[in-house]
Amino acid sequence: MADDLPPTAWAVLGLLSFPGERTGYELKKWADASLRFFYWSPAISQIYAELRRLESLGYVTSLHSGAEEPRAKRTYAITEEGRGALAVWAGGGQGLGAPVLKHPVLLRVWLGHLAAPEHLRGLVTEHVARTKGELKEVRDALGRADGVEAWAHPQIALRWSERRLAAEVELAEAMLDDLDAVPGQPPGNSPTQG
Amino acid sequence: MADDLPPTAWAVLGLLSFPGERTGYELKKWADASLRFFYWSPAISQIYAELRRLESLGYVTSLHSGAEEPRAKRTYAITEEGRGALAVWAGGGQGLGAPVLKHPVLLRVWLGHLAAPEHLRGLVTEHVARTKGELKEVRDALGRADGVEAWAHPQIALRWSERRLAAEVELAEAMLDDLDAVPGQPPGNSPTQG
DNA sequence: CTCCACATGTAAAAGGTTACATGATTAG
DNA sequence: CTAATCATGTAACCTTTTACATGTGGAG
Repeated sequence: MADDLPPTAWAVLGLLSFPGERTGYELKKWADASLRFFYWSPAISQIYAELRRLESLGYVTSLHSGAEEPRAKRTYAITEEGRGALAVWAGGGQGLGAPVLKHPVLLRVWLGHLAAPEHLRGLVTEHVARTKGELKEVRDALGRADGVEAWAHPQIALRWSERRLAAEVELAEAMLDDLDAVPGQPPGNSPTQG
Repeated sequence: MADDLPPTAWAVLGLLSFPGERTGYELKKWADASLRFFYWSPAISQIYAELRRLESLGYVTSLHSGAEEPRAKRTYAITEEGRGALAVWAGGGQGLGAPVLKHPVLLRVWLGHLAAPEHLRGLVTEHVARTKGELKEVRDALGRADGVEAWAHPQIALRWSERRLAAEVELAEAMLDDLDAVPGQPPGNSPTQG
């Protein structure tokens, strides 16, 4: 049992562990709509590559709708072996690494001594707006998953993501206050609310 | 002006934009102690590689303490050109991508239908403990940066990280409750507090 | 008729990690 | 004396992205 696949492979296999069969293209959309909020969405070309690898391991099977269907596509399904391997992987995982966060906005704030204060505020404000948009996306996804028994756990992950994004907004707003309190800086365009 | 360096290169250059000169080895420790909380710490071998690239671009200079010092080491300093390029990079950044989060624990929770409920609880509990440890590390780093005027912005990034980790603990605890509420599951080993 | 979504894949390049190799200094 | 820390680097390998190439079907 090849147990040392990269997390991405398990994520793709995981996508197929829920009821139904899907194409690589569909998998990418699923990943964009939910996986990405807590574990990033691979490029479509990588999804195809992972699917081929998983198939070569016997963890998935594919069916090519060749002559029958007008539009040719390859539909993937998880095998029993794949489900077993995935369960073994899911059952392990003690001593997991810490979550990795790559936050471009924080990277710039960290280097704030090199930028104009208003510019920094602008980046953070933009980030807040974007995050609120993502919050809406998560809520939509949550709405779609609601009530479906097989999706109890994805739903928990989504609920976590929802709270996480709400926290991200609060974090950014608190940072805005910290930014305003940096000494040696003109009062700037931010009204000292109160 | 080669403006299309990967964020990692800017992060390493950024490390050198604070007062003082340092070796690649020291840079790695700095990254482990602060950068990693909001933007991951590159492998030491990659730091050396980035330093060589930055030097070839004229963004940093190095001094090899050859025959003089007993222990040979190469000390890096940012150049004016490097500082300029970094400032340009820091001054841009509108339309930044969303932060990328890779959360191994969430990935397993998402696949919770394949694992034993107690196992899931164990992973999350372990994650809470680890996060609390990181919280302590951030507070230590914050203590070291405290009062140093040149570090106002790194301090803001650290403060953000502190709040973020505190939020992470709360998020995980809320998820534990969600996990207990999954239907079709034995009451388990978690006492229904109340 | 044109644009967008569907659908799949290849190839090159970049990014990044791990393992390996080496050696001095310091703390216990 | 021994282990850990300091210190640097190479090479192989894997992961992942980007750009490219191709073609169908439906909506406006």
